[in-house]
Amino acid sequence: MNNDLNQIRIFCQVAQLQSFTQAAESLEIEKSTVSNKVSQLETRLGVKLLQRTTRSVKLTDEGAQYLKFCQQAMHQIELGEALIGDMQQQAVGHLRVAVPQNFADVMASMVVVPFLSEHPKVTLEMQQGAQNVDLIKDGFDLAIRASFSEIDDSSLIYRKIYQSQRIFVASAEHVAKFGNAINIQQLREQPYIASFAGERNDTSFNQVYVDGRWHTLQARFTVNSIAAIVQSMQANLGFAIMPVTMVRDKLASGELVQIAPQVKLTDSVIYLVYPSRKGQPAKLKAFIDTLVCWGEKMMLKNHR
Amino acid sequence: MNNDLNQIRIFCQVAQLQSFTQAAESLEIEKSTVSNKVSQLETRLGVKLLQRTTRSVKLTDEGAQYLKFCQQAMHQIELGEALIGDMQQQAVGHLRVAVPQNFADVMASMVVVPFLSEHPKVTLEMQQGAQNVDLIKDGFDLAIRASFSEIDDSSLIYRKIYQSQRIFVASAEHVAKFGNAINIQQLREQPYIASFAGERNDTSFNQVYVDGRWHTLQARFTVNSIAAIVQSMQANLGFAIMPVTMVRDKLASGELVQIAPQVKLTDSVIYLVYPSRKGQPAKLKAFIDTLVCWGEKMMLKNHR
DNA sequence: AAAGACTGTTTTTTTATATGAACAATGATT
DNA sequence: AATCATTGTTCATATAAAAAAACAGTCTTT
Repeated sequence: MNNDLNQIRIFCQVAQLQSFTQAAESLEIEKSTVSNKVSQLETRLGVKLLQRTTRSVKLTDEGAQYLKFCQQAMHQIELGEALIGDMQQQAVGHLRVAVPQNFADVMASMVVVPFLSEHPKVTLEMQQGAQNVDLIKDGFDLAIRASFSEIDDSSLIYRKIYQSQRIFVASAEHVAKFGNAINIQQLREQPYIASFAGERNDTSFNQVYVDGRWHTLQARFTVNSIAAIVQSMQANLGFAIMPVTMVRDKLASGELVQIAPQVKLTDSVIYLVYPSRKGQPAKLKAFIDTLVCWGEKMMLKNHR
Repeated sequence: MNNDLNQIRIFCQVAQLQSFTQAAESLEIEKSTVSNKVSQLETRLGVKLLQRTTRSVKLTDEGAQYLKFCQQAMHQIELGEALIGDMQQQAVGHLRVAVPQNFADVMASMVVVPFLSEHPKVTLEMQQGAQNVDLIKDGFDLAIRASFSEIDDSSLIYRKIYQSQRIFVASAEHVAKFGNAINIQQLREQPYIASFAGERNDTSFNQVYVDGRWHTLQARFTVNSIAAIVQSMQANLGFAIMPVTMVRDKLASGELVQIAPQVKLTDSVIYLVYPSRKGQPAKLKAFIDTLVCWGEKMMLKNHR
C-alpha cells in the first residue's frame, strides 16, 4: 500500500527514540521494516524527514514540523482507545432494550430500578411492544422475547434466562361461580382473560396444547399487562393463564386459586436476544447480568 | 499486523460514508479488505464499532465515540501533510549553509541579499570556514566547496556551479617594482599574498602545478577574504592568485594587472554539495537556483 | 409474487510485505 | 592505530495481506 498509516507510527517512534534499531525493538518489528517504511513515507511526501548516518539519526526541518502533527494524531488515537477500554470495563453510555408488551411492569420494579441505581452512568431506553424488531437495523442493544416457538436467527445470541410452568388461575369467587374445570372443553365455556405477547395477531399466548393438538381460547377480555390481568381476575372477569412464579404470592394468600390442574400447558420461557457475544460493552454485560440474576431469583421462588 | 493504523482510516471512511462498498471505492481498495480491516479493528478493541445489515451500516455507541478521536487524528495528519506540501512548493524554514572561509564576502552581496529578499519566509544561517564538515551529522542543508581535488562521497550530490581560470595579478606599482615575472622561479622571489580555502593546513590554494610537479608559494601575508587580498594588492603588499572573474573589473580599469601569463594555473572550481537530490524542500531548491544563477552570471562575465 | 440489483461476508488465488541474513559504514575500545 | 561492536541499508525468501470471485442475504422493481 502506498499511503500506509503505519509509516507514521514508525516514523514517530524513530524520531522519538532517535534510532531505527530501538524503534524496531519497541514496535516488535524488524529494523529492515522500519527502514523501508520510513523510506516509503519520505518518498510519498517527497521530503527527507530524517537525516541518518550509520551512527546517528536526526530530524530535518521538515521532519520536525511533520512530527508534531503525527504525534498529536497518535495521541488522539491513544485517547480514543483508552476510552473504548473504559467503556469495556465500566458500564457507561446509552442502552436500548426492546421488551414484550406484557413485561414492562414486571421489569420496571424488579430489574430497571436496581440496575439504574447500580450503574449511574448508564441511561436506559426501554421500548415496549417491540417484540419482533430487527435488533441490528433498529439499533437495539438487547431484546427480551417471550416466544414459545424458538426462532432461529444466526448472528444473534439467544439466551434463556427464565422458564416457568404456566397454570390456569382464577379468583376463588370465579371458581365458586363456574366450578373447577377439569378439561379443556370445560375451560372454553368459562370467561377467559387473554394476554398477548407481541404482535396484534400473535395468539401463541392463548393456545393450549392438549391431546396432541392446539386449542385456542377465545378471550372475553384482552390486555397486555400482567398486573391488569391479575386485577381483572380479582374483579371476577374470568380465569387466565399465568406463569406460576408470577402469581406465587397470590396463590399462597388465597387471593387466586389454580384451576384445571390436570390440563398441562407449555412452559413460559423468556429469552434474551443480543447481537454477537464477543466485544460486549460493559453496560450490556451489566444489564444481562441483572436480567439473568432476576431470572434465577424468579425460578428459585418457583421451586421453593 | 495486529495493530494496523490503516484499520482506523478505513473505519473512518466506512463510518463517514455509512457504506463498506463506497468506502472501498473511495480508498481504491477492495471491499473485502475493508470488511476484514474493520473486523480486525473490532477484534483488537474488543468492541463492535459498526452494526451492519446487508443493507445498512450504523455506528454503535462505542463506534461513535471512537470515531471522533479517529477523525481528529486523521485531520491532524492531513494538516501535517498539507504543511509538507507547502514547504515543498513554497520556500519556508531555516537553511544552514557551510561556505569556505574566503567566500563569505563574495556570497554576502551577490547571493545572500537577493536570495533573502526574494524568499522572505526563509531564514539563512551561513557558517564560514566549515569546509570539511559532515553535512548530515552537523545538520547542514548545503555546503559550498572550492576544492581543487574532487572528493568522492556517495550519497552526497556534487554539482559544479562555477569554473574559472586563475591568474597571477598584482598592482601596476608592484609590477613596476618587481618586474613582470615569466616563470615560477621568478614568482617565488616576489612577495606573495595567500588565501586559504578551508582548514588551517590546507595549502592547495597556494600550489602551482608547473612542469609536472607542484610548487608551493611561500606567503608573505595570508588572509581568508577575497576583498582583503584585493585591498592588500592595491597597497602593494605583493601579488596574488585570483580567479579571472573576481578581478575582471579591476583589470579593465587598470587597478590590477596580470603577471606571468605564461605560467598556467589549475582552474578555480566551486561545487555545491548537498545530501540527496530527490525530496528537496523548496527553500533548498531556491537557494541552489540562486547559486547556480550566480555561477552562470560570473562565467559569462569571464568569457565576455 | 418473483426476479434482479446491491449489500456485506467468506473463500481462494495472487500479490505484496515482513523477515532474517549479509552488508557497508561509523564510532568506541583496546 | 587497528580491531570490534553497532548502526542503517540491501537482498532473497517465507509469510501475510489484498484482490477477485463466489456467496448469502435484503430491498426494490417489474
